[in-house]
Amino acid sequence: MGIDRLDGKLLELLADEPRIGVLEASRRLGVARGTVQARLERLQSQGVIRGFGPDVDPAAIGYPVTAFATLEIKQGQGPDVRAHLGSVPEVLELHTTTGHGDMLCRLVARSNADLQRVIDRVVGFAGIVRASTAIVMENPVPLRIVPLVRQAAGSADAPDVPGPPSRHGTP
Amino acid sequence: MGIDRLDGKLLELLADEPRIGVLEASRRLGVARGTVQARLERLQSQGVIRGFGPDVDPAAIGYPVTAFATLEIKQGQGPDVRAHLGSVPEVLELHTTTGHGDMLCRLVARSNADLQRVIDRVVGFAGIVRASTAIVMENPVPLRIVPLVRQAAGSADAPDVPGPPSRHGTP
DNA sequence: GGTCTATCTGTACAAGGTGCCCAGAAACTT
DNA sequence: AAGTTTCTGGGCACCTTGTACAGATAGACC
Repeated sequence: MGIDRLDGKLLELLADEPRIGVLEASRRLGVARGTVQARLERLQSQGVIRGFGPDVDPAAIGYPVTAFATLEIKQGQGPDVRAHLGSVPEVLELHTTTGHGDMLCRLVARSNADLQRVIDRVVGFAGIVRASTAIVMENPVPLRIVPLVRQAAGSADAPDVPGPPSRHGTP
Repeated sequence: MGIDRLDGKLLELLADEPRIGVLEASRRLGVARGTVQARLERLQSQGVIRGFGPDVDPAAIGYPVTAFATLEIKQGQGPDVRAHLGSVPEVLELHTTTGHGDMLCRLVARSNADLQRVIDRVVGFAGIVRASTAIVMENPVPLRIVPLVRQAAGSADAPDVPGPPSRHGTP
């Protein structure tokens, strides 16, 4: 388990230019195409890369308002609340947590006024005792993974890039 | 602005099977290849599709613990705090918000013990007055966009799919 | 030191996809 | 009714992918 430096560079490269193919990636990394192909397959089968889904901006499809809601729920209502929230399209993500609340969810809405409607729909459910909402104003650090990948690849089992560009079948 | 039904279906298709190409997508959607190509370009230039970055699972690279931290910061320290948090790889995302706290960030760590180290690093900064952390236990609804896309495409300006499979150059 | 195993390299080939172009038809707007 | 936008279907040159193989290399083991 874990990723080495080549894996890290490959992930960085894909994060920077997701549309490049295996061949182009191998050229950039200075390794053989087969190597990149094998690494990619391994990363996907290990679950490191979950997929290459399109990164859709909610703001661009009419939902410019984002908010986080902390929910407190009635004992034993967990499963019901989850199902309820799962059925609301504006709930982009839901976590159960320790701490003051019991759940934390990310919401989007068409406007501040519309956010009221979304919140009403979210909390308008028997199992939910209380909710407190924080509206997002700015997003100084958008969801990112590269710095973490770099840290993960640079430490631990990172036996360095496979082969320091040595040449093989050379006379 | 906005997306129509074909855009919606295209986004759904890409979310389901991100590795399919333009040609295959056009076959699935029953439209011409050029149409899919044009739609994709438009969606990207409009910012609806930000990219196709690899979806990396932090847990799979050694960071199985996720937490959300609400931060309260000293007046006027905003920019400094942002820069500080931006330099911490374990900070995956940062928002400034209304409400009780001033900022909300998503953290990951190698373990619960390691989370303490991360939090110390995050809050060990002059501008931060107080922090409260919620550790994520479960993630019943992982970050998703399809339901929202479906809603956005199904309403408003959705003049229906371009052409009800009519045939053209047919005798 | 010698051997084994896992991995990488370089190469080849067939199959198929991509980017780009075009003229004509269809649908929506004015 | 005319004009504009968009979709269709076709073609072409070029490139990438998937797959396979033998030989080279590095690290682990005996």
